[in-house]
Amino acid sequence: MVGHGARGRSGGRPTLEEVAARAGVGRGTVSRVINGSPRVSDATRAAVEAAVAELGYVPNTAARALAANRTDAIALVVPEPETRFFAEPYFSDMLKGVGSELSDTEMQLLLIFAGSDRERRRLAQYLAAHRVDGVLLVSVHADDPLPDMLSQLEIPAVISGPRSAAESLASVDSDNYGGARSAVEHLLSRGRRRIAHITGRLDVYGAQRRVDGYRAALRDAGHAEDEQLIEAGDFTEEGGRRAMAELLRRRPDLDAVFAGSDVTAAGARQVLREAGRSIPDDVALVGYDDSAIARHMEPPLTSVRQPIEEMGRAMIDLLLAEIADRRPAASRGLDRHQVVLATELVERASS
Amino acid sequence: MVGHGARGRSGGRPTLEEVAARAGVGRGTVSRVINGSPRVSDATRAAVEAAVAELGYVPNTAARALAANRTDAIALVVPEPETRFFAEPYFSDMLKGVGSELSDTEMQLLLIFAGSDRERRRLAQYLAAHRVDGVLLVSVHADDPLPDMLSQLEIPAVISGPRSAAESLASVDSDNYGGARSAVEHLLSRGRRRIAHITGRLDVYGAQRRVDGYRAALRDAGHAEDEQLIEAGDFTEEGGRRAMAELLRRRPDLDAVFAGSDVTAAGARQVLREAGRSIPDDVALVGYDDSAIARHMEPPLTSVRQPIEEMGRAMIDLLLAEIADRRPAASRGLDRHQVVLATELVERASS
DNA sequence: ATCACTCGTGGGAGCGCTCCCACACTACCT
DNA sequence: AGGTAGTGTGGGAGCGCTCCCACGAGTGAT
Repeated sequence: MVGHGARGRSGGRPTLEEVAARAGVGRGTVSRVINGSPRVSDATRAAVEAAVAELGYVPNTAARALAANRTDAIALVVPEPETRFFAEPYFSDMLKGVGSELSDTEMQLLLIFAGSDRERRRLAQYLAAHRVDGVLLVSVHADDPLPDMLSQLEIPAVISGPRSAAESLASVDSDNYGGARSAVEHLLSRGRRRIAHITGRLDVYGAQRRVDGYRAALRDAGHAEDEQLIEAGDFTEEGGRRAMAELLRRRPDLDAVFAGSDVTAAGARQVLREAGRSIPDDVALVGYDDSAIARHMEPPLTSVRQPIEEMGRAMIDLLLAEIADRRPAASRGLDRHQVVLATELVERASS
Repeated sequence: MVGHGARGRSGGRPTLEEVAARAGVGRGTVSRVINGSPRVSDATRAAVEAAVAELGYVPNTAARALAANRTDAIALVVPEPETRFFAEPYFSDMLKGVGSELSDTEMQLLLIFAGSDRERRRLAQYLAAHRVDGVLLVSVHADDPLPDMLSQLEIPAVISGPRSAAESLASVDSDNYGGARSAVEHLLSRGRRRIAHITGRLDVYGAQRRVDGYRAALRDAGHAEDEQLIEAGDFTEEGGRRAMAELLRRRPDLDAVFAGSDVTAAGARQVLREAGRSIPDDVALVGYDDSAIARHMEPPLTSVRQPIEEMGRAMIDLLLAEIADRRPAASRGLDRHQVVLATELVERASS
């Protein structure tokens, strides 16, 4: 032990080697016990565990990462500024699911915001340095370069909300098509006949699927297609107001509106009120997301709930599987997994 | 290069050694350039930088952590369940300050929730493994064992809101004493004479300091101490209601209330209303925190603003200094830093 | 009794870096 | 001229772990 003055052996953290000496076994054996290998006799295992407890041994993560070429950490990347993250319950629910699914694992979760350009550059560095074993991507826009960067770096990744039907990354999504269908079928069952739809941003795949579901439900019920009842929105309140006004102008006789999001529905509600239409008597209103705003609206808004927490859990499952698969020379197939979870219609007074 | 089959030299990420070969220099020299040491000639530095760029070299964090015995990461530990974290703007503001101050650093920020017992045990493991160079502690209760654990592990830490006047950890706080003073002085200047105080939880040091400030302001204005005007609350709305009712019973002639928090003020307001007192005509009301609730109250609530974002920045400054100090055998003194930031009274219609 | 396994175990080599010592080489003094 | 500081540089040793090869001891078939 020459040089490296202050870093001496004395009071520092115990190493594998020291545990091995204490237990009277070899380094390899201790490593096997620590990592839960079955190839250790019960007696030896007990001796090692005792030594670990006595010495208060805790593995050195850096050394392990270096030797094993893995980090035991995954990142949840949010390509939004912090503010939006905190504002939307979506993220906190997602985080809850992710956290709970991860809690029986040794994996560490990192939360990374990449809203600004600067943050994105940092993130790129971070990923290039392979500081995480895998990445969870939420709320990604269609033209985001992030997913491709991840593919290129061969970092396992799971995306919530595929960018298209041909999403190349593993993905978890809720059943936008089915959710929209159920909303429209609900309105039909309530006797509504002229059901309008304010869409979400149509460059978001999920929003397109909702339009598809809306159309299918009407078609299957024997209604003729009526393009006049569809107006593009963008998930915002302002967009909802604009679209609602336009719909009322075109089809003043409409008796129901299925909005692409709760926020959109809030905008629509405002315009309906100003136009003197009562909800739900004159016009029934259904939203999407079942966010807090739906519960607090006046009247409370019927909405399609997505199982966000469960989606978070599913994302972790997929990601851990991908990481495990990749460890031994991966089977580079395009058989990536796409998980779709069912939605649930939450009926309230607005319909 | 025997064994370690698949891990061969071929297409993997470039190493320091390879950069050195490319640049025609030694390993040590590349390391010096990477770490910004001044002891490198300009010509050599340029050559190394070129090689780094050509090869797309990114340092291996694990190797660096192992060799240098540091992680370049710090943790923001929130001893609360996620839900509260997301509910209170306090945390998101804090996070913003922390993030901005950290962004010119190589340091990585980890967000760790330790609300449940299980999470706390994980955290203990995590800290014992020294997976971070330092810890930021927010919203710690007086009897929390976490701070002491950190001291024992000799992990640099900064706490927001000291646990007592004798806080042993470095800490950042807002000027609770001064904030309370300014609130009371404001009420005095508005001609109020019988100013009551609903305290916060008195096992929180900051709440005690607010009481001290309240007392001092009255004393300095020549008012006699009147214990009947002080009632203990607990930062909650319900506590505010209870305390307000009690105060009204004891001193129906009071003409102002300084509440320990905005939420407490909201509770007090309710009781005042029910008692037929108008705000601010009969009773002026001042809160603390300047949270969203203050802006949205009817009437808008005058409140003491704490510079939370700035506090986050200050915490990082302190922590980075502690980490830097500790690298070379630390000067184990009790000269820890305590930073106190000024508050600001935000005047609104309630006073 | 011999061979062929299997099982549990010890320990060498190596992961990619930082730290530091040693070694030129160049100035600048006496 | 010889000494004395610097300055820039190369590379050995070591961080604590995992991976894997080798080896002894036990077990059962031949």
